[in-house]
Amino acid sequence: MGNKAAIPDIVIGRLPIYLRALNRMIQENREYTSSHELGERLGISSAQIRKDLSHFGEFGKQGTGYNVRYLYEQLRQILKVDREWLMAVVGIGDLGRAIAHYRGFQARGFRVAALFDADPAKVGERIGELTVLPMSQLVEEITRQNIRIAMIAVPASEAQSVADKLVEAGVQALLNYAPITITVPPGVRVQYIDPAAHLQHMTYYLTP
Amino acid sequence: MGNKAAIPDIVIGRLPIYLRALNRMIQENREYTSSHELGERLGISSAQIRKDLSHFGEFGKQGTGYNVRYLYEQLRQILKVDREWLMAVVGIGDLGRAIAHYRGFQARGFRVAALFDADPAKVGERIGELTVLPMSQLVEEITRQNIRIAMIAVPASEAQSVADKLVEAGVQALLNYAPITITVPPGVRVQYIDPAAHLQHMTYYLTP
DNA sequence: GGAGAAATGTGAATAGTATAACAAGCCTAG
DNA sequence: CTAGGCTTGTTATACTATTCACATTTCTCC
Repeated sequence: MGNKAAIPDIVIGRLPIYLRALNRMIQENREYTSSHELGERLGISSAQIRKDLSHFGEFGKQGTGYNVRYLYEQLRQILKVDREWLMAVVGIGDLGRAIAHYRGFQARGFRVAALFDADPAKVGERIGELTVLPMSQLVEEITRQNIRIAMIAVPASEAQSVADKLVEAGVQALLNYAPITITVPPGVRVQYIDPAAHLQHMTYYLTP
Repeated sequence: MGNKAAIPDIVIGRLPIYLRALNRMIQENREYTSSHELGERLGISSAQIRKDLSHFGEFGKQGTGYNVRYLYEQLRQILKVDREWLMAVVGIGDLGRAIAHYRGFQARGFRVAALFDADPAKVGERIGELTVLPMSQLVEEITRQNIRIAMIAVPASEAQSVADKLVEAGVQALLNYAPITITVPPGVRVQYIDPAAHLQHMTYYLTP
């Protein structure tokens, strides 16, 4: 219980899904829920939900289930999103712009705090509260704001060198939208978003 | 070998990653590669790559490795992306627009062929070659073009009803960008893209 | 106040995945 | 032609994850 090193990464990966569902239940003014109901909504077995949660403590009550608000707050603490993380976005194309405009980060613990692009034509452009900065200011600005998370939205050919620069600046978590696997030093985490890969995963199952 | 029902879904999920890497190697004019080299690039053990591929046949040669172009074509066939799939996008906000503009789908087997939005102010807008259509035309247009894949880029509150409508129209694969788990009938596949969930997965490991 | 229904947390059992290790095949170099 | 070095496909092993099943607790209702 609470021994962090022992908790499987796959379990951590499900917590945000639980958080999402709990957030929804709060909006619906549901006060209590059960592992069964949660599982039903998420397509996950109730046993798995109970076991996942049991890694972190005892959050429920027999016969009653889980207090939605309480479990929500506990999971926010566990995932460390009971605070606001600043993020940088590198690459201000259509995708980078969509990310910069996205209103959904705030409620989930994140805020876009810096924008970078290599194209001089984009540097200086204002997006919301922010101004697009040149790559030459990346290390300085990320250090200044103590930004530890970055999103990479540049072409695949640029992704590795951008990642290197971000790591040099002290970024410890990368969300990579470029369709390429990047290499980072130990201690830096990477997650990938590749829509085409998801689509290809599904076409396998489609009948021709 | 080739007994489709027996191949684990997790293996299918890795094939697009292999495809991505092979595509890159083709661009680099590499003629041969090995499971070791591929694994190195992808952070996957060579044994796993060999085992994954062995589900589908024997694509390599001992002592030599894999012919990059050949393996690439084989995987494209297996994933059924050796053709072009038409896709619909529902929800033409910043994200939907970015998806509609994205140039990367074409090379990986997909083309955006229809755009829909519930907002009358957006209906009629032209994006590239396409015109945004009203939701009332969704079923008709998807049927007409025989579209079988859709991307959902609407707010979470609308995602389930949009999914229902898409399924009614005959769509069999959904890529859901809304941060909510949706329910679909058996035979319909769903994949999720939730950047905030990925970020929350990583913040767990960041030191406060 | 007690019976019955509902739900948790968890150890045991099952199922699924990944790694290790090696025989067999292929290529190169001399 | 042969020795030596690589690399595959695969079997055996180890590891990880999920589900089952139940003792225990809580709540509701009469």
